[in-house]
Amino acid sequence: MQDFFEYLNKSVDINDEAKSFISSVIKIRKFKKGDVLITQGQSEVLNNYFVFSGCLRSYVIDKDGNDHTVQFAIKDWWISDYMAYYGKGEAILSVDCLTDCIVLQTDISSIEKVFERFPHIETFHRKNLENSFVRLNKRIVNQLQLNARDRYINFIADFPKMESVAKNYHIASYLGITQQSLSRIRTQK
Amino acid sequence: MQDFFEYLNKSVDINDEAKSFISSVIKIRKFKKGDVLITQGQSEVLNNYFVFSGCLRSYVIDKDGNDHTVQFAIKDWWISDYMAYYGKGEAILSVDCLTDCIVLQTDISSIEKVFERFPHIETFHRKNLENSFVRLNKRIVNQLQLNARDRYINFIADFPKMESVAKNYHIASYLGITQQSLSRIRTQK
DNA sequence: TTAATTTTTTAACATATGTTAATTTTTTAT
DNA sequence: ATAAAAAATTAACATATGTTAAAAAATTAA
Repeated sequence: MQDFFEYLNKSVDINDEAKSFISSVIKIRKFKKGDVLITQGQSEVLNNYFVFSGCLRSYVIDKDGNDHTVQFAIKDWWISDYMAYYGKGEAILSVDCLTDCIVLQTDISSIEKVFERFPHIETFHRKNLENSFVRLNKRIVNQLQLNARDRYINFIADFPKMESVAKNYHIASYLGITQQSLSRIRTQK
Repeated sequence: MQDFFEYLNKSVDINDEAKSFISSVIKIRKFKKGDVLITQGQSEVLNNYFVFSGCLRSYVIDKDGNDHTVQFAIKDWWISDYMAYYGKGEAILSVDCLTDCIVLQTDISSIEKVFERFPHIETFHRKNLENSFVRLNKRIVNQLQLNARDRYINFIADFPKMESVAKNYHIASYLGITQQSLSRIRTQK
């Protein structure tokens, strides 16, 4: 929990009142490798997760049964199915643990209350969202203009820690290629 | 200008004070078809544009000289190079007009002041950003799990107005395929 | 340490999409 | 209305990536 306030304090002032209110609405949860936090098709997604330790990923399973990784998350990253979380529909993605994990769980209605009571925390969140938006724009630009090899090289540069924790088939599914294609790329590199 | 306050008023209360402050920091601009608002490589991007009429697009030109459309914008949409605008770097994208356009131009420092003085407008913006974030997530999921034909079918369903205003080669470049591939898809459909 | 399981690599072949270039159609300008 | 320019289509061929299946390598469990 203290870790979380340190993370917040890097960018925003959190007084004792805020700290105690936030503490009352968040929850620390431990999961085992393979545990599922969100399941594609569930009726709603109310939680957003902040990672203390371990690695998670969100993914969609298509009509042929192939899965496609939308996001990885490690320490200090947030993860959820944001299409369902912000968009209020049923879960399009699943989220599960690639390793044992400790996460902080928030729920959307409490977070909205935090924003009402502490506008500077809403500002902090808004700026995080802007950064996330930038990252997604960059991913789309990469996907549009780069071939698989260059996307892989970029991925390794952007997320150097992921190579050791995610399997190659997870990385391939994030890059939009098969594990065999990634293997081909890796051996030639 | 009145159009803009009507757009805002749909979701947020704008009193006279806010109205006059906002009026003082925004600017209405008219452009001709082909005019360029942002040029890839320019040192910074300070403006975000709200479309009153016409159609614009943002795109990146890759090392082979092929362009890739990142976004289209028509009436009531915003457009900019958000990687440079929020991320503070040089422009990665260009933005130009596909038709004659009337747009409202905002600049980032003034908008930040609007948010400071009128927190409920920041909330409005934050929710818009969440919606934009959802849209980009959906686009990434589409790109990962659908082939070109299905992406095209989706595009037509999502943006029915675009088919009449954008050229096929623009749509193809948004979908991540060549104009010839799109032509193949269209004739078979 | 060995066996079982999981992950990665390899290879032959298949397919979707890209490339080049010509042709046809549509739009715009004279 | 005609010519010129721009956009869309078509076709032959090329290539990146997918598919299937097997083998090799790495990891985990007994």
